[in-house]
Amino acid sequence: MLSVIQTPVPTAVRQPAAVVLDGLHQSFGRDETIFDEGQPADRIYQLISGSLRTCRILRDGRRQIEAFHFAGDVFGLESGETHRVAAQTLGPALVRVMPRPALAALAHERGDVARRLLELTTDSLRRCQDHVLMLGRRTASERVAALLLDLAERTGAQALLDVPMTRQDMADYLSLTIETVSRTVSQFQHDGLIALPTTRKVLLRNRAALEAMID
Amino acid sequence: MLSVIQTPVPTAVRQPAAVVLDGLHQSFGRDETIFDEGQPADRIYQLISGSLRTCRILRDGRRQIEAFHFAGDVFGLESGETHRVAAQTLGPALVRVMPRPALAALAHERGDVARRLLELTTDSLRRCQDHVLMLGRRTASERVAALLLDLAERTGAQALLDVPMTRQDMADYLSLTIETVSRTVSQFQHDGLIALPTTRKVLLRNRAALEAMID
DNA sequence: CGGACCCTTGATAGCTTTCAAGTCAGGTGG
DNA sequence: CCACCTGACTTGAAAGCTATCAAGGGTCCG
Repeated sequence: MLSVIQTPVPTAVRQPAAVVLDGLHQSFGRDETIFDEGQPADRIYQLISGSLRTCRILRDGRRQIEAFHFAGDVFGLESGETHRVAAQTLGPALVRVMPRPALAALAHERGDVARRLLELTTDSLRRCQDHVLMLGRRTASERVAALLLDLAERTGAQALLDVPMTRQDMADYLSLTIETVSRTVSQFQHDGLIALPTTRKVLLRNRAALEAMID
Repeated sequence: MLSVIQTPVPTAVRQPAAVVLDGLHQSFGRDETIFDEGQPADRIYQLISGSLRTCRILRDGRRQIEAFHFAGDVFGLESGETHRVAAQTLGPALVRVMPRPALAALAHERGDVARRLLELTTDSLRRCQDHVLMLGRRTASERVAALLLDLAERTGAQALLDVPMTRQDMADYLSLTIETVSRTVSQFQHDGLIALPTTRKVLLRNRAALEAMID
């Protein structure tokens, strides 16, 4: 069980798996809920393969995606009793599950586990701070560029990028509308920054130009 | 030194102090920098009195304030070697300083210290997530209302609220312009939600209505 | 081949920003 | 004690970026 917080999974391991490998693993289909906002946070998870989103929804239906997660990522860490975000798969996914009390006990007796937990939380915080800066001070184009580059980096992609989420997911992460995301991607294509073999595949044709947009 | 991460300071203790109380304390005037973005993160801090902002600045000058801190708050925690944000006082402030290696050593040998560190980091993460939701999915009015209510809660104020930051600070935290903040506050006053004895004092006249705006 | 879902594109509207003056308050010096 | 000065704040008018409303196009799959 310790492996949940110890071994990062190589990003190459991202084939959807339809079966539960053992008692500690759980498989999900496309667009399935792993846990909901407000639900007791009694487990922590590590994504073995696939990808997912964590999000919050306002009373009136406005949705904000907090983060996307990929193979190897740990998610579901909470300080309180309940989850503050919901977690849903983007496609078929395999997840490793660990009871929270077991982890707490482990952290209590092993310093390295406690440190790793802190490290994971700090990483989340850093990502969240970048998200704030992006939503607060960047234009639509800059946001889309940042997301594409982040995707490339985190999935270890070269020029050809696999986009596991819908335009709506991108919009709800970037705090834009689906139309604005679509228009922006089209504009990038028109400007020769990217090519779109399919809607869910992005070929980075001028990475330097994209990077220049976000710094 | 342990007290840096153990004892929350009562929010009532917020009188500006002009002198250094002992070797572990440091006093600052108005609008002074405690540390800058990119600077080595070799210390952690606790605000004894006063208030401050942490912020990041984009190349072109756009500024995003990540957080405001008040008496009792710990700040300056980083996972990496350098600070990702700058910290500047809003007014005169007294700060308790602790070398980071000392804290790391303490956390290494004492489980309760390690847990407290994790708790502090998780609190920051929670605040950051709320910030994301606010910037991403809330209107100007909702943002200003949220800030006023947050200020009231964190400084333990009743109806009369002390606003320690300028309109520009508010704007850079909420990702609005100074003009929009000013207009929104004026509108609140016009609508009878608040009164403004001075620009830096806000009297909450209809707290329920403000709360209804943010849920 | 039909249907459903996702995506794209166009036209218009709206909220916030930008640009531009003023106004106000606190501090300083005569 | 008051005039002045400077920084902070407010207010108005117009522009701009993104959202909204509306249609149409593509693609996967039964």
